[in-house]
Amino acid sequence: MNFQKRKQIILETLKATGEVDIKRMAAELETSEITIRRDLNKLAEDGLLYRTHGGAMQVNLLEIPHDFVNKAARNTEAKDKICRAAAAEISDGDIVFMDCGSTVYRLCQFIKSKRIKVITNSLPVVYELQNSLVSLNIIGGEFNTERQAVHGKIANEHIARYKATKAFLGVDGISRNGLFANSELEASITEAFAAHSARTYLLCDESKIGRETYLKFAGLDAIDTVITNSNSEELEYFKKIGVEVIGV
Amino acid sequence: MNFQKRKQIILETLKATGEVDIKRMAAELETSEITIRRDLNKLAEDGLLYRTHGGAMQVNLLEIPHDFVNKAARNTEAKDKICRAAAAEISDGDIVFMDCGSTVYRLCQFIKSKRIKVITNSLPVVYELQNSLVSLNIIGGEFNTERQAVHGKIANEHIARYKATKAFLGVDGISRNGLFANSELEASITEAFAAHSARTYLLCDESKIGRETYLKFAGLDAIDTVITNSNSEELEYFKKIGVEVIGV
DNA sequence: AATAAATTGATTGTTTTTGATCGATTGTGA
DNA sequence: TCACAATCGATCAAAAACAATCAATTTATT
Repeated sequence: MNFQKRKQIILETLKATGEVDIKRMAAELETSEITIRRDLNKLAEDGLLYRTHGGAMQVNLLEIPHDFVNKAARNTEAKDKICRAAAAEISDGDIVFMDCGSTVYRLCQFIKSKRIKVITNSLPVVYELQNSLVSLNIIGGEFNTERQAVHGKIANEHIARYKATKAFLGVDGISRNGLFANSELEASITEAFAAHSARTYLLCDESKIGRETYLKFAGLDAIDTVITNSNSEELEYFKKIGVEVIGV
Repeated sequence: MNFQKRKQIILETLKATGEVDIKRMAAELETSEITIRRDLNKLAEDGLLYRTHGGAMQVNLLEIPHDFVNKAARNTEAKDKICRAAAAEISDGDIVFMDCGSTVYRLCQFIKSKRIKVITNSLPVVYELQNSLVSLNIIGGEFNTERQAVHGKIANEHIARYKATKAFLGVDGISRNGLFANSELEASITEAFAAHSARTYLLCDESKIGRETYLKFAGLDAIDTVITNSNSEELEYFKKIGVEVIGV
């Protein structure tokens, strides 16, 4: 067993499991730990993996900042239920808009094996889907670090070039009076997504229902379906005016 | 048993098992180890196999998809020198195009404290610069995982909307006959960058100078400056026809 | 047949790879 | 915070593989 052969196996293991343990690898390859250690160091020098104590990890070029992950990790149970229901709406061949909300982000994990095109302004979405069957299209324009997303005039124009079958969007608030956002940039891009999609789904956990915040940017007619874990009476009104409501 | 016959058997074994062991092969062919060693060296020179200690392996088994990580980690010392020189050309207020080459990527670390706008189709560049003073603009379009970058018609059109003061580009080869690329997508986006920038810099390590590969997509007049660690005599010709050459 | 050229194998010393030891460093849990 | 254990890097030694050289053999050429 030479270095090249070991290198091959190590990188395969890394790709499959995301990490490598020196002890285990030494046993598996029937060699000493120090040999594996040396191998890992060499591979780390070439930037092929990231060395840890006792092993190695995959390198990730696109790391998502902690605060985004944290926000996305809040209220995960409700969000995951919502996203599972949303994923059920997506079938192979769909062209899907996904915006930069934290709920929409969690939808990624449920659609990796679908043969669809995703058009998004969110870098975390790109990151999550980059090694999946999904083909990706990034919306261009000015990048906002805090939101980890692209916004602005050029981005809106980019969206207008495409026509999606479905759009999955988040908002900061929704009430019988319409859709609300915390910034003009997000409002206008959400509007653009909705305008260029055959069907528009709003993913919102209970905290968003009935909430009116900062800027009202669209009426309820901009959306076709609300997917939510809430059972607020506001939802009855939505149904009455023709908005589909999927409860989870 | 002559060389031709052995060569045939060696290559067959290689194809069947993916690797060849000198000891075993010597025994099997009833010849000495040094003969096999010599055979393998010859075959390796012709690129038919990859030589290891004690044997050989199939080339394509070791060829890990040209991914970005791999390229970026290669020849870093030369690249860093080139990039330091390139960074010296950038001043506050510049609007800078950066393409998705691995050399250009390494420029990031040297420009984090500059107050400039960077427009790029490379996600690793975005990641590197996202927590810096640099303001970022992402070029939109279809995302290619292997290159970690955006390419295509929409991307080219996006570039055409902007006008940069400087463009920092990589190529797969440059000779007195012009610029060469390994794919049409990269060629056309490089062309677009050059066309919409007041000044175009080519960052290339010595391996690229004099190399003519696959597709010629532009003449030398497309670029203003070459920054390189090479001292090839080809550079003299570049100077003669008015291309600035910065050696490092 | 005589000569030249290429191939092969043996010998030599050198380089590479590997594994063991030991003190230093790092991480973990009380 | 301390101490224990795991992991680490440096150094050394042994084994394997190596390149270089030269002689023997085969093959090709005149």
